[in-house]
Amino acid sequence: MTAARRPTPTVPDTVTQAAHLGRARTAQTRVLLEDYVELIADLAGDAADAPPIGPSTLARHLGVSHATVIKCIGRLSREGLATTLPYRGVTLTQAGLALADRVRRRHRIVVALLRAVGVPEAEAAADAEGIEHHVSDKTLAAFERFLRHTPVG
Amino acid sequence: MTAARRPTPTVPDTVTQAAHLGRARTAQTRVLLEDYVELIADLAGDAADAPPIGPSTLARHLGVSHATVIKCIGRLSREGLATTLPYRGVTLTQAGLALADRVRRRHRIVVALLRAVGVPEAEAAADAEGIEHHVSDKTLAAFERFLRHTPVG
DNA sequence: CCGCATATGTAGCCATGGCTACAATTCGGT
DNA sequence: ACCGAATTGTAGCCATGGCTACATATGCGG
Repeated sequence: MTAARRPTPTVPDTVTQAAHLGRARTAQTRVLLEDYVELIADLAGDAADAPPIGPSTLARHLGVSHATVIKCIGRLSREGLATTLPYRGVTLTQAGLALADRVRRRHRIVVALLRAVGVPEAEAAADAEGIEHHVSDKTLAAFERFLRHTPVG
Repeated sequence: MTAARRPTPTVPDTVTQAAHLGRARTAQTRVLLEDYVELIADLAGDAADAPPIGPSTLARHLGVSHATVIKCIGRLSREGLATTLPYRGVTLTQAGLALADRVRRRHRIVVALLRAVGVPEAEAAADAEGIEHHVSDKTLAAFERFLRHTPVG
């Protein structure tokens, strides 16, 4: 039953495939959070002062309305990644900063890898925004290994 | 105002960044369609006969409930990618087949690239499922170029 | 110190993609 | 020919992330 037919090309076994697609789908729920902490960290700068960032600023950079941003900030703070006070912007928590560091590092590596295999700068920057969220730790490690052994290409 | 502060690291100009993130977000609406046509094409095989695939089969491979699949099939057919008759499964249209071909080709290339830069097989298979949807044509072309010049690594 | 522009927050709508529970249809086996 | 299991379809719920429209707070310039 399970493989009565062996279709044509690579149809992985059902369970594995379901797991992969499920993972990719689930990852989706984290994408938004990652984009936000990454952006907030970038905008706030690395200084210890880390000024709070307002919704309208985020909205401009994200290309969505400020109302949407405010809703999502709610989720950020529910998840313990940021703190916010009415009319006082948003600041990353320790957890948020930690996530931001991981995300920004991964982002840098993804862009570097794309560049290293010959992707033009503009496409590397654009595609990395989407790709980065789906790069697992092991894959990231492989990227780093590759980059170490491949001088700036 | 626009850049009064020059934060710390690479904050691209607002408009560009908004465009990139917006593109990644918009791409999301196509991810599901791509996954479906890819899976349907894989299951149906390349033969000209192309048997219709039932919702429960898709559901098993996707790891979601059959009810969810049925809803999404509605969208597939609204978008002209597949046709379906009650209790008779789903078949890709010409447009659906064309999309499936593009998607499957891109999938193969992404997996090959991951393998070529040293990503282990299991991670390549898993991560490709998420990454592939964010690889633009130009990036894909770069991947192919790289693979041509990099014998099976 | 007041008013107005700007930023922020709230309310309420929509589509999507999940789900469960229940109804209806097919179809193989007796 | 029919009965029951498995598949398919429907209804209705939820959370999310978009949006617009409207309400409220901040804070600067006069």
